[in-house]
Amino acid sequence: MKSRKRHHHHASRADLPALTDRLRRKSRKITGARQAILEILRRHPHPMSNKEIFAALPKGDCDLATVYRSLHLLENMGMVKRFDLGDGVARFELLGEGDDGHHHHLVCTRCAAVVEIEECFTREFEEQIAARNGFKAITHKLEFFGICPRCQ
Amino acid sequence: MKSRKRHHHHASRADLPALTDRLRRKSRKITGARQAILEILRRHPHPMSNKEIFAALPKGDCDLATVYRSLHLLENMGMVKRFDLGDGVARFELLGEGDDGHHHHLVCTRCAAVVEIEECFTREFEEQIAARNGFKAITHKLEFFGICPRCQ
DNA sequence: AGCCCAATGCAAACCGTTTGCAATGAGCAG
DNA sequence: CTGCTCATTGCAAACGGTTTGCATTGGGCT
Repeated sequence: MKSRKRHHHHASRADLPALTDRLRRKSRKITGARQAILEILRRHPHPMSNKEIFAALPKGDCDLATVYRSLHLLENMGMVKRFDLGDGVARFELLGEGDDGHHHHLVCTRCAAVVEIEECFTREFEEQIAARNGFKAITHKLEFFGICPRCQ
Repeated sequence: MKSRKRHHHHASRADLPALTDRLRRKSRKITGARQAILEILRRHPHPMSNKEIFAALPKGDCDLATVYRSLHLLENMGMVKRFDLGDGVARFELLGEGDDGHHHHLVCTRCAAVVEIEECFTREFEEQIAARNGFKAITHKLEFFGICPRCQ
């Protein structure tokens, strides 16, 4: 069901033209703002908030509202995945084509450093839980928190 | 380390005097608002938002801001546990004394029905992950989502 | 009974996010 | 290449959950 990509799941490797092409194929306009946002996500191995993306943008390249709208678009297109790291802030990672992006994070509660966790232990338990409670289409969100080596 | 209470971990059984006594022991004032809030949580087996608690309050019993402040207090005292069920809304459950309240939920993405999941599969993986990344004091948040029998 | 400070009500502030509206510009036809 | 059109954008206002400043109230002590 899931074609697990080799370890580095983030689509950092895909170049910008390949990314904009995915926009084109769904007949979305290739605007400066979208290219800039994709380029930033491409270079960032970690989940980024709207504000962070906005701040990383070539100064004044677009409005914060546009960042929000662009990420909604990219999320709906399956080009980015939204993560919730426990504070009330949405964060996003770029996804490779066909990658469902399912993985987890280990977040330092002091400095907010993030480590990606590749394995997902929970798959098999989903089925148990689904069966036992009669639920369908089960997914889960799992994030780890702790204190990183540098902050100890 | 964790004295796992028998299955029904929520402190629904403790009566109100027992709860207010925990306030007294930490020399917090036993006010009408706090009693009312505790009574509501006591009767509710599921995580409740501030608004829900406020709405369940004997009409006009206290201000919404007081509900927020009370839940902060109760959380800091370890009397309630905060859950994040994926929408941006904090929800709370009453905790028994000495109970760390660690468990998870299965949430219907259509009707928001919540089932409590007793088991925690993830404990052992925490140590692996901690060791492998040099993190200390690891915890995790895990919630399941799906479509409940009635909504299918 | 009276005092004092914790707790409360109220309204305003906050923060992340969304939205209405008019102006802009990407991609298409001609 | 030029012009047209609708998706996209900027801007500012609205929104929902949560927090906070400040004057008032009222628990729990003496």
